This record gives sequence, structure tokens and C-alpha cells, in this order.
Amino acid sequence: MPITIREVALKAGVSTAAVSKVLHGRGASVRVSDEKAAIIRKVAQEMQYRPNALARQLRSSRTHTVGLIFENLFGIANGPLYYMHLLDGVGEVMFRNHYRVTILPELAHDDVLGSLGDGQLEGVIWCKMARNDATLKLIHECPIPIVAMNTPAPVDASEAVFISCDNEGGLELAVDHLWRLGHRKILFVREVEEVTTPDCIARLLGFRQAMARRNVEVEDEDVATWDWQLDQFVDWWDSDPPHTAVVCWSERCGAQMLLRADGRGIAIPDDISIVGFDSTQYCETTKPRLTAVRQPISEMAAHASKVLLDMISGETPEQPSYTFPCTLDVRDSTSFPRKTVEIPL
Amino acid sequence: MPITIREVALKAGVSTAAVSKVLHGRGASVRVSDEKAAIIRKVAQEMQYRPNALARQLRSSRTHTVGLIFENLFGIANGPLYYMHLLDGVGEVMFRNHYRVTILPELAHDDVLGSLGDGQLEGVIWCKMARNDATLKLIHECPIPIVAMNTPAPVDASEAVFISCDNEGGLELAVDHLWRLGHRKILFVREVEEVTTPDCIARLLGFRQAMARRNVEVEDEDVATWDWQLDQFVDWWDSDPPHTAVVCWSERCGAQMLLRADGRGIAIPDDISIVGFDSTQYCETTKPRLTAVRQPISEMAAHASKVLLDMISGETPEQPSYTFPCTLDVRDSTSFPRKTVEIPL
DNA sequence: CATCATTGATTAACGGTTTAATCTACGCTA
DNA sequence: TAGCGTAGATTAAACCGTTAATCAATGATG
Repeated sequence: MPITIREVALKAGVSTAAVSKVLHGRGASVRVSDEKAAIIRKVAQEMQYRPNALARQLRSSRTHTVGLIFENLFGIANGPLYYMHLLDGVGEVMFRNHYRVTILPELAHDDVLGSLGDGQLEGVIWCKMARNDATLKLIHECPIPIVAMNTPAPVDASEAVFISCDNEGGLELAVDHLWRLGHRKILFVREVEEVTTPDCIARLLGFRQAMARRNVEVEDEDVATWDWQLDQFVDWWDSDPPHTAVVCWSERCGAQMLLRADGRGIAIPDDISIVGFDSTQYCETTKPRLTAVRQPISEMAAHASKVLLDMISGETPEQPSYTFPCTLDVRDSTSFPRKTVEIPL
Repeated sequence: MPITIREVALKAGVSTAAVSKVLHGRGASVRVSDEKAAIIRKVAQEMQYRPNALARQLRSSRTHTVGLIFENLFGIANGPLYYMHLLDGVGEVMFRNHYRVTILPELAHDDVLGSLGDGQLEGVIWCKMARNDATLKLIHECPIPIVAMNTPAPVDASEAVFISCDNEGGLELAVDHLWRLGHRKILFVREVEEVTTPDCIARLLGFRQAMARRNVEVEDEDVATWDWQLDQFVDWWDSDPPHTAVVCWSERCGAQMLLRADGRGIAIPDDISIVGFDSTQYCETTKPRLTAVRQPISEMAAHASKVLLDMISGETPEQPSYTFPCTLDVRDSTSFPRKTVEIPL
């Protein structure tokens, strides 16, 4: 049976208020003399008193805990390294500020609002939130601040803050890099249409924009689909494709492309150049090392955490959304096209 | 201001106990008629009543939350995939049982016992716990059940349950594989001595045992050190080493070896065979794909979670420790030795 | 009319924090 | 020196929202 503040007060010959004041500094109007404070501290130490966090939280209605919602926790072991970077950035800021992080599976319970509004969490970081009527309504009704990561910001003002990377800019970087090398016929590999991760959609859009900027129309044949769940890839390789370069919507997709190329005796980057998205340690150990667009996930997560803490403190965020620029990590999977291509004007 | 159970009771014209009983099924001795129950549910719905989790937890002293202690959260983005698998296994079991998972950095506060004994957590899964007097004392005094993962079990009985993989057996598999291929001079690469991860120590021991079993004495030159923090590797390659195969203590170490070999024009597995430890998706995208000992991390984590939940339920665990067998995933980084070696009897 | 099951309400906890009230001790003034 | 004001020390009691234990009222049954 744990020691309560009452027992400490009894043994020290003071009131519970005095103990609370001395050990936790709460209760402004309570004043305790130095000698009594010393006694209280000594008795608490001797009795191995450990304050009950639940009682304190109930009274003060502050838990110093934030939630972290993963889009999809199940099977995360084979998921992208995104989540490791996320945890890194969030953990660093939160722990430094003495906050705890609780992991929530998306839609853990049918009643998400119940989970977020039960007083246990002071705020939430929501990753890859699906943007539909239900979530917009939820954002509106949620009693605690929300920061959404890798979710495009809605056009109208919203209570939540949205943090994302500049996917379009990232694709411009990728296309620019390939274009300068001389590539003109470029394939974009997207995820299956049923999933529609916001990031993937934005990157496909970015691809189209980047190509349009170079007066190249993106045909149907220039966009392929890869289903990593089924490990199916509409067999683009077999069709003796005209493309000299491939841009993949994710890093794992990029790594898969390398493997498949290798399996078919296609030399990367000599025969075909490949660019991935999300430049992590993963890209360093592929052969050849994968050229990839870098999204500063840890920094984004750290920033999301800071913004969330500010919102918890009652400050209104400076911006409704933040967009982080991408950079390009050029490695060994991209090179000049070997195939002869007709260069348009 | 959130609606309380009192306000619901008032509006519904019943007692708070009745509301509690109907909405949460608590309070065995309270009986409520069906019609009143219907009214209560209706009123609660209308008023958008959301039960306060803190109050419930304080009263029932159950939080349905467990802690997950990472050995080292900072910089985890570039860490091993171990943590992804861990999260996968823990998350699956815990969420299925309606438990939440809170991440704790090891030694978040100087007072670890305070964090674990404050009533917020019902149990803890502690990864790669350092085994010293302090932690043994902590295990003894900790008021909530502990399951330690990837920490060798102490010889004397302990309140905690220890879950690990059979590192020695894993190394026997690796050495056996190489031995059968014809390798006789094998190098083991360990981490720097200052770190002394329990797993690394056990694997080195397993290596020595496996070699001893084959009447090969492990010389000093057969154990090298790799410092992944500084990316330093005592330059074994330069010494024109006699070894034909390398066993690395971790997967990342293995991937590094592949890179370094490639950088020096050494062909893997033709010139040298390399085996890693921890067979994750990581090993699938290296070139060549890395042969590695598989530790069933997700299963171990899932089992740790089940055991912890049982302990929370008051059951005494069947065993004080569980050891999971390893398997070997043979991929493309191991082959017959090309070098001529003298085969001892 | 005593017994009992049913349906509730009432009232303590749970373990801290906070408010308001009390109680000293001290210095100052009439 | 009695009276008074004040600041500091101290505490009893209310409170946070819920659940557990106790208790009362009602109607049916023997």
C-alpha cells in the first residue's frame, strides 16, 4: 500500500497542505517555515513517499502527456523509416520538456473523440491523417490542440496546425536533377489508388507540374503503380519501356525498383536512373546507394512538438500550417542516360 | 467546461451511481431498470458527456496503460530496426487488449522509481536494461510488474521476467553455416568495449563457444571492434587478413561491412562471406542481400506484452525467463571460400 | 405480517491541491 | 500598557469526477 500525503503529514506533525507545498510547490497561499520544510522532506524521504500522479492530474487537470497517432501501427516493423524519425523528433522535444508520449493506434476505439477528450492527453500529434469530413469534424470538436503531420492543410481556417514538407518542390528537385543529366522520358511510380496517402498524391502532382514546366506532357504510360502489400508491380519492365529514369514516390518503392532491376540484369544507373523519396539510412546501404529527395522528418516532428507545446500553453500558433523544404541527396543510382533520347527543344 | 457525471445524473433525474453503472458497468450492487438506463444513455448522448479518464483511474486505480522503456531514444532515427519490430509486437498485443502504451526515455528523471510508482503505469516493458546493482535494486523495489527484453536473466530469482533470444544458439547457426561452406578462419566484429550491450556480449561468447566446439581457438586477431558512432573500424581490411568470413554482431554492422568491402573492390561473397545479426527488411535491400541470424523481435515483444498483461492480472508467470530460438536467413552474402584454406581435422 | 428481491439514492472514499479561515508573533500607536 | 493592525505560519475543509459500500423504499411472496 503506497504512502499517501496524509500519512506523511501525520508523521511530520503538519497538515497535508504543508507537505504539498514543500514537496511540490503548489498552493500559493500556503507558507511553511524552513525548519518544518526540512522535517517534511526528511519524513517523506524516510517513508519513501511517492506522490500519486493520478490524484495530482485529476486535481490540476494537467497530465503532461501528449498523444502520438500513427496512421498504421500494425505491421510497422516492415514499414518506412519515417516512423523512427518521427519518434526521434517528437521524443527529443517532449522529453526535454518533461512531457510523456503515448502511442495511439488510429481509430483505436470507435469513439476517437472519447479518447482525445477524456482528459488524459493535453495535445495530439496526428500523422498522415486522412482528410475527410469525419476528421474535419473531429478537428473542430476536439477539446485538445491537434498538430497534423504530413496532411495537406485545408483551405479554410482550421483549429489544427498542419505540418508537411514541400512535396511538389521535392519533385521539382528530383526532376530537375534528372533533366540536367539529360533524361527526358521519366516514369513516376505511385502507390495503389485505393490507398491515396496525401503525400503520394502531392508528389504525383509535383511530378506533373515539374514535367509541365518543361513542356512535357505526362502520358498514362509515364505513371506506374506499385502495390507493396502484394508486392505487385504492373510489369513495366517487360514492356521495353522508353523511359530512361524513374522517380519513386517512396524510399521503399525505390529500393524495390533497384532489386527488380538487379534481378533482370538491368544496370543502375547505367541503363536506368532511379530516384526515391525520403532519404534515410536505408538509402545508404542499397547497391547502388539510392539518390533520394530528403524530407526533414525529425525536424518536422520536433517543430510539430514545439508548436503543440505552445498551443497547450495557450498561445495561438503563428501560422496555421508550416511547409518544410526538401533537399536532394544525390547518391549513386542516377547518372546520364545511356539510351539515345531525342531531346525536345 | 466538460460535462460531469453529476450533471448527467441531475438532468436525467437519477443518481450518479446509476449513470456510472449504465455507462460503464461499474458498481456491482447498483441495479438500474431498463427504462431508466435508456433515459440515462439518451441524456448522456444529448449532453455529449465524456467520462473523465483521470477520475476513473484515480478511483479504480487502474489506468490501462503500460510503459515502454527504450534503451536509447535519442538518435533512434539512425538506430536499428529493432525498435520498429518492438513497437509492432507490443502495439499489437496491447491495443488488442485495450491498453495504451507510453514511451519513456530511460532515466527520464533521476527518480525512475518515482516515474514507475506514481500510479500511472500498470506495468513496464524495459528494453536492453543494463544489468547492474542499481537496476537490480530497482526491480526489487518497483511496485509494478516489469518485463525486461534483451537483458540476460539474473541467476537468482527475480520479480521481473526476462525475455531474450538465444544469442549463443544464433551464433552457432551462423558459424555452422559458414563452417559447412568450408570457412575455417572467421572474424567476429563486436561493438566498442565501452558500450557492452548484453546482446553483443552474449554473441561474442556464442562465437567463442561455436568455434571451440570445432576445436578452433579464437585468437585476438579474430575479434575486431566497430564503433558505429564514430564510424571507426580498426582497419582490419588493410592487414591482408587471413579470414575468409566475417560474423557481425548486428545488422547495421553487417551492412557497413558490405559497404566497406565494396569501397575496396572486395567481392562479397566471392572474396569474403559476411553474416549479420537481426534479419530485417534492411537485409533485403543491401547488395548482396545480407545473410543474417533472425531474432524474432516482434514475437518476443508480443510475448513480453502477454506475459506483462498476465502479471498485471495478478497471475504469477510460468517461467522467470523466456528464451526464443534464432533462425538463419541465408541470403547472398555468404558462399564457399575462394581463398585456399587449410582444413584442420 | 415477516421475508425477500428489486431498484434506487445517499454517502464515503480515491489522493492530492487549493481556498478560506485561524492563529501567532511582532511592531506600532494612543 | 492595552489595543490594534499586519504579515507570516498553519490548518480544516472543500474540491476534482468517478466508483464502491451502505442504506432506504417499494412491492411481491409465504
